Amino acid sequence: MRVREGNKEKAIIEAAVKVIAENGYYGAKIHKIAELAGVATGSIYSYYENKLQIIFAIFDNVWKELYGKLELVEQDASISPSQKLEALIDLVFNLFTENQDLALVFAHEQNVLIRDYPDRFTPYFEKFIQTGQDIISQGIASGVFNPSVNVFILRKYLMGGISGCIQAWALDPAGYSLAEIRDQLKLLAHKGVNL
Amino acid sequence: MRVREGNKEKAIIEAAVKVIAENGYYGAKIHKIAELAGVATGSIYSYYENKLQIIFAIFDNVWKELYGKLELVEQDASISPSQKLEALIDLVFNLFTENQDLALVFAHEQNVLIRDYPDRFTPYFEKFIQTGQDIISQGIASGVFNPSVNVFILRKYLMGGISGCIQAWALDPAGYSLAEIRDQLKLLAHKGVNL
DNA sequence: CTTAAATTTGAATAGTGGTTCAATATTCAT
DNA sequence: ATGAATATTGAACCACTATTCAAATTTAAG
Repeated sequence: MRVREGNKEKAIIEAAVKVIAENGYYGAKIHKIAELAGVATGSIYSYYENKLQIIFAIFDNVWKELYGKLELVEQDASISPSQKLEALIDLVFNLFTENQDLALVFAHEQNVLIRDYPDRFTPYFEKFIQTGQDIISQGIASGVFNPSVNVFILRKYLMGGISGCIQAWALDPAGYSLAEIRDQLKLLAHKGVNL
Repeated sequence: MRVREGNKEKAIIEAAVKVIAENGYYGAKIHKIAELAGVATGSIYSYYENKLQIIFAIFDNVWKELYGKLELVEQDASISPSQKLEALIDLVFNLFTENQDLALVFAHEQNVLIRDYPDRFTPYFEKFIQTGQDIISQGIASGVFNPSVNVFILRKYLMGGISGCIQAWALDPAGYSLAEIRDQLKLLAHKGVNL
């Protein structure tokens, strides 16, 4: 019997990230993804049920990886809450620095996907966010963070802010250094704009 | 000769906001917008060139209004930079509190539209953002805000954070009070999470 | 009342692109 | 070498929907 040549599943995902980053989900045509992945149009459907499952798979990969890493940080008692918060920011930044197209897909498509398919979106995202919330709660309990901060609102604010910065960077990577954005984010998250 | 009955232009915009909020731009079908606006499908096209112009008109209205109001605040020398920053947050919140559907359209569609049609998006948004940036610069100049804050990054961060919170609220308005979100945002923008 | 100009209608059109599937190709076990 | 099982192909299909336009309607002026 015939055996699958190479890792087409991965090739399709990678091509999809590129094409979706460039054209958005609706602008990303299956035949274009297939072309870039080096497979026939029909082959896509022997690896993924339909177009939607492709982008679900993309986000599943992303948040599975990020959640796994954050989990390790969160459980490490030798790291302070402040450092854990910074580590969270670092994790997201490191991933998206490595893959600019992925950053664009994240910034542009995730919210819409969650709106349209709240129950089918990867559960790892919610887990990641929940772990972030736990980190903030620890910081409040240990007297480092301001107890009047609402952790639920903070998590939306922080994720929104990160997303806004990553998007701006991905659209114009030469505009300003990613290292600076990262430092600024840490500053703003910790101390806000005040002196 | 025949005369136009009622304000169909406005009815179409309002219907479009509702339908797009519920289904997203691509999920919003013209015939559905027409139905809700109480006009025939074809009538849409005697008021707007095509579907895209409808959503452009929505954002043009939004940012024209917000920019006009922020401009007044910015030019008022009797208001401190801190108060101006809070006024900016208030302006955005007031508008979206009044119109939850608009909040959803803003949170879900704006970024994608800017990506796809950067040159055709309403110029009032950029003006609004620029004015916000000016307010921060004033705060730094007058020694209230931290001079190591990069205003360009801050504006992306703040808008992203606002967007993230508004979206969360619009998706589940009963979840938590808008007044609390607003206060939290001011706290986080000013002082961050630290005590 | 009649006519002309403009608006409104909604069925028909046309283009698009996700998905299917019959044909072909490849691999492995015997 | 042969055949069975599986993978791959890509042209054709078909559902969907933005847009068009000829006909119907409405209003105002003469």
